Amino acid sequence: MEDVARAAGVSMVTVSRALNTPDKVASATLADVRSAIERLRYVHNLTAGSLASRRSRIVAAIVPTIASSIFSDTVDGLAQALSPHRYQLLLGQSDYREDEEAALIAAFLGRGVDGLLLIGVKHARGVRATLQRAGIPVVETWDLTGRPIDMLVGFSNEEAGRAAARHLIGKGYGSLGFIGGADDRSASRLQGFRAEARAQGLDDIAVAQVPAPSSVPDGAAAMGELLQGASPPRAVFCTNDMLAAGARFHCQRRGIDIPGGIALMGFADLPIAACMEPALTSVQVRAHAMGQRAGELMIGRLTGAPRPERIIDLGFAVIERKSA
Amino acid sequence: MEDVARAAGVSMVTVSRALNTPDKVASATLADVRSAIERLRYVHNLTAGSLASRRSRIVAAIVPTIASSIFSDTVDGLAQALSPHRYQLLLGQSDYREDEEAALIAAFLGRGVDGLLLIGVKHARGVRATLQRAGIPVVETWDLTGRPIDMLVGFSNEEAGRAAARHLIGKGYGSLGFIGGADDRSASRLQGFRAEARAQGLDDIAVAQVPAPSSVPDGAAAMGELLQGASPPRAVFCTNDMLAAGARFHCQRRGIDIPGGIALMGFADLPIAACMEPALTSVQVRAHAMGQRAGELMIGRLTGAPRPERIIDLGFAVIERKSA
DNA sequence: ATGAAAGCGCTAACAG
DNA sequence: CTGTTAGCGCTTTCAT
Repeated sequence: MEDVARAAGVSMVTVSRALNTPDKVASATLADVRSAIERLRYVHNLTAGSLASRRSRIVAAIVPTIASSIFSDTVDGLAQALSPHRYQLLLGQSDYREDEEAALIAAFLGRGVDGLLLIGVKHARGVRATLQRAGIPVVETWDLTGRPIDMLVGFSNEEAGRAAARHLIGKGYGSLGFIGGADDRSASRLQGFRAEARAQGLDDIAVAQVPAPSSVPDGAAAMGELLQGASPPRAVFCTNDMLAAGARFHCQRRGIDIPGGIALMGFADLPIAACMEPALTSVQVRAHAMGQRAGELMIGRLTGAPRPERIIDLGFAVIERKSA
Repeated sequence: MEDVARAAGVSMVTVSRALNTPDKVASATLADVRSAIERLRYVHNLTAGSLASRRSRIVAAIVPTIASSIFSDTVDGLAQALSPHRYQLLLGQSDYREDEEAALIAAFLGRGVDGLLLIGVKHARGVRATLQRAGIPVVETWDLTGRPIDMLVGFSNEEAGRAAARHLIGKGYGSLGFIGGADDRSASRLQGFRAEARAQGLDDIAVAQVPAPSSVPDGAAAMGELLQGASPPRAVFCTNDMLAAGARFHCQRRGIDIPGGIALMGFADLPIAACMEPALTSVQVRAHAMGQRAGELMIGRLTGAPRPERIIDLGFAVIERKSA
């Protein structure tokens, strides 16, 4: 930077300003500096900048799994909200483990990340205090709680489960099944699903567990399991659309009509849902918007915007199609 | 860190060593330092460390799209290879645009990333020189070239396209269609597909373009397009399995049997392929392994391992199933 | 609009 | 195995 300053006939501070706050530099000076930068192929060292300014311009996101399409939409939304503000994205994968998440949080705080997006509202003990002490904007997503660490953009998984049960029962299906993972949010959906079924007089829910992260073949296997049970359910709620696709293929192989033989309902409303044959009834959640709003909340906080909301419930919607 | 040092009765360097190279510290000292760290809730500032050591312990990956399952497996593999070495992952999205990719590269270099993973081998002009000047390990993936920027872990898209055509023609399908995106690698597959078809006397390939990033519904729409053509193809190669799933659903809606009416072939061999009904013939590529090997190459270079290979061709395999 | 001085918090190199 | 010294490259005040 000193070389650039010399070449442009200004001081280092001016070069710094040309880089960070160009509007505070006279346009002639700015042009000189830029040409010097280009000529010398100067690379602005953001690490040194971060150290001096105590702002890293990095936001971190920790997801249970990178490879699942479920969360990548949220990360995508976050990246989109961030990039116009020249923030970059540090990504971590917790493998659905709270201790891994906590370790990543510690590492990211050491990096001085300016903000953090988390999936879910359940974390290792100590995490809440650590993050509050850190004082950076934290946004939890993909679930709801009255007591977020800091901010939250999500929806109620339990209510979504209830709504699914309500829909299926409303359609007249008299016995219900559930295919879902072991993670926290799936568990909440199951809880709501079960509660609503019970409230409407259906006590026995057939449940097939799948591993997390889950995939299409897991859905097929789980459906096979449910069909082998003593009394196969008349309608099955899958905790994500990929599982539902697997279940659907399994039924097709077994010659079971959907929804005639078994009704099927998915979750997340991925692009495949509307496209399946028969089209899949699903619970739409706003994965991309969650990331985007989370990013906006962080930016708002970082730029000192006045009192942003703390909790945003983006809700969900049952999208009825042919399959249930 | 000074506080920690004082509390532990040692100097700052020793604290630094306890953090970075614990085996070079006496175990009693180590215990003292660790307890002081815990007691004071000290957070190790990695930004300052990066500045002083000129190693960021950050590796960056730039993908065309975060939300697509195609590349997230590769990113996953990379993250897995990196995490035991305490490297973190900075992720950027180029939106399939070379200029965006170049901008991200510049920003990441400013961050002092220790390594870089790129998708594809075609980049904006200047990128090659910039990266070579930077001197960090760079791994290109998902394609092949004799002249990588630095290192490469991939496979030949053109040969994969050829192999797909060879398979379909070998199965006796006398007219071919192609559903694929506009990105560089899809274009290579189309080129190979077309070249092989031509070599075997099939001149007219029906091509339906889909946008990038593509999704299941795009596959359905593209299949609709092909079916409306003057002479619909007897077999269709889709440049990824999600497109093939969409195409398959479209056929189902139209009452077209697969492979009886139209044969279908996918690409990538995602979990859905084996699970579809009928099971989808696909070209298997090693998405996860590409990321993992890329990470290993970088780590190898960064730890001064002796002469790692520069080009790794992971190949591909036609997986024959029912659909073609 | 521009500059001078004073660090940001840590680690490399060397010495012991 | 541990400590001393000297920066890493930038941005913040506070002046002018």
